Amino acid sequence: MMQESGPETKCNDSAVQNGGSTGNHLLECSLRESRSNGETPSLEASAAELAHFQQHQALQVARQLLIHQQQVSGGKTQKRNDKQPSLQVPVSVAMMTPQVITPQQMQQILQQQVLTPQQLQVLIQQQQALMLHQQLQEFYKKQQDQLQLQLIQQHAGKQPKEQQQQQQVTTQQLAFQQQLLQMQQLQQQNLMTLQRHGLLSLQPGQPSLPLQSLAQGMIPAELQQLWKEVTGSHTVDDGACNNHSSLDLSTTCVSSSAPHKPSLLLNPHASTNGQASLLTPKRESVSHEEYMHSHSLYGHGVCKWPGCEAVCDDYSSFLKHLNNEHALDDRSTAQCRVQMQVVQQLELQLSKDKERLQAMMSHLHVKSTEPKASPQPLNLVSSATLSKTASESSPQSLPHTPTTPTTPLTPITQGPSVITTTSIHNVGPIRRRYSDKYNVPISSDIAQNQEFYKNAEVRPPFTYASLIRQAILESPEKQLTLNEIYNWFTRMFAYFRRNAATWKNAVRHNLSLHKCFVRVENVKGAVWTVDEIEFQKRRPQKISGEDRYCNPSLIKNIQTSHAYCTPLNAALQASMAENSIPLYTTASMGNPALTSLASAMREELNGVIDHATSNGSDSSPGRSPMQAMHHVHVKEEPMDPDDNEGPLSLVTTANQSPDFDPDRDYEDEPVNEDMD
DNA sequence: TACGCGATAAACACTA
DNA sequence: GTAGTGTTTATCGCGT
Repeated sequence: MMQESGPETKCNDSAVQNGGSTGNHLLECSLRESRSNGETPSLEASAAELAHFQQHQALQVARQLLIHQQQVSGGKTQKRNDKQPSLQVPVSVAMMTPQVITPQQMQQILQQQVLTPQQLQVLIQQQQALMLHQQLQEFYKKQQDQLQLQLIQQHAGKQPKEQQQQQQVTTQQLAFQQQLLQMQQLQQQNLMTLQRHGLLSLQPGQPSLPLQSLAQGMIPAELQQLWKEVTGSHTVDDGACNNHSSLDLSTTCVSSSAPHKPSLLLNPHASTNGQASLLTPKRESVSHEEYMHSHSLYGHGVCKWPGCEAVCDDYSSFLKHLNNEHALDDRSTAQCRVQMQVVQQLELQLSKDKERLQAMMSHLHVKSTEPKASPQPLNLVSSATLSKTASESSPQSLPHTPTTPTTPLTPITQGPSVITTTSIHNVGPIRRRYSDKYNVPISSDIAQNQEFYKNAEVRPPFTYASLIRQAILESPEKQLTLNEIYNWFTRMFAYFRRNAATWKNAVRHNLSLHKCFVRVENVKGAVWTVDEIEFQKRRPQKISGEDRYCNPSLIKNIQTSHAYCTPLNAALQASMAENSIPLYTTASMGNPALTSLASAMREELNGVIDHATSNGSDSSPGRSPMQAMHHVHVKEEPMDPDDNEGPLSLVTTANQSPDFDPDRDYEDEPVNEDMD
């Protein structure tokens, strides 16, 4: 990749001639400009000035990084197609500034966007440290020269002013030592800063780092390895000099044969983006096993590269596999980008769900304090109330996005116009129950929440039998053909616009199984009617089984039903499984950050539950708050014919179909399991 | 633990 | 032969 010469690349030195990067060049120029301006570190240079200079350099580096990032994102990607060996750094440049990460590499890293800001910060800090070391080296050299000169003068003059000169020398030496001490303090501060960020660790027995160690804090070989790790291209070589396929930072081979082994180690636990370690495992101080255990791409003998899952018996074979299969090429780069997209999606989803949860909690807090006679609060998170309440109670507005469909308005367990905390389970996947006592039968619910069911891929909380019956009863002649029943399902429920084979089979199965459905032959063909007597005769259930829908089977239900059968979904599911997140909505699944909020919400509800149970309900002490709530509300609610129905489970997804066309036949449409 | 229920899957037969 | 329809069986998870 050719570096476009920025306005700051005024110095016409070899760095430019050799394609040296702008940032690197900038550093060089800055140093040289400083020197030419008399700011060269000298005996007179104070530690504060050096620190200031260091900060200035760091700022310039950061600024340069930003400029590069903007340029990269500004559509200059065609430059990447240049024939120049993009990752090759000229030898001269590498030799000139062997310890400083080249801007080309930095730009590559930025373009790949695979480094977290923390890592970038560390890189910048390392740049600072290295620059400081350069300054110190010059400073030290000058000191030596001057001392030597003074010694020569002493020996040459040697006479009457001997004592005076000796005194001067002593004074200067003292000043020099003080300067050195200050320099070392500065360096230690710098190192401590790095340590604070958890990205540097010192070997035991080395409380302080010699300058030489700092100088090698980021040797080219390490940078090369860093690059390889960042790009997924590893080298297993011990010589480390034979592989220049990806990034050649230096012609010097310092990895294993360097006389001064760096005593700096990158903390393997400092990884924030899955990169287990920024440094190569071949460092003798990092054991092979330790690195293997911390490698994010290797676990349980399987390569965890997205879409790979190749079995690697041991770590060396894994490395070999990694080098062979996931070297730096277009495919790996593309996969890396895909992974970045996945992460971005997850982050986006997380932020959305955080907002949603905030709004929900704010809303519930408001609603739960409202008088029970409130005529409105039928909905828990209906769009109108939600947006209003959210805007009032939360600084974050909650736009009505497709991922936040309207929620059923129907009251669940209590009276139709009273919302209580027992109905909070509406938020989750708990089955809602319908009571004729409150004149809210299935038909009423469907009518009230028609838009919700049409747009949100929420599995209706009714059994297939109830839905079929409802479809038939809604028809003018109280009879429907099978196909008309299908159409009613897809028309009324977004949920039934996918997995047609499954639910259609279930519909047919129910029609045949239940005696309440009577097949009637007519001139058109067969139509299905409902035998209400038979329907009412169906055995009522004492408990309609909410709890069963608050269990892992529901997770399976959700996982198989909603639309995120994608890497994102997989990531969500994996995250959910790993974190054992209680299920509230699929959209919020797997967000560890939400667990605390959810937990808080549960705790808040728990108090209400306790109060409710103390009023006669016998909730089991071992139950979770949610279960207890269900239990309470079952106790409070009489049975009704509709209640006999087992739920289909309530599933909310972040995916819905707002563009649903009622006239369109969704039957047997291929289920789009992939999400762009 | 047995049972019933609902959901799901699958096999099979029949018909247009 | 294919697709749609209808029936039946089996299995699973859950609650009682």
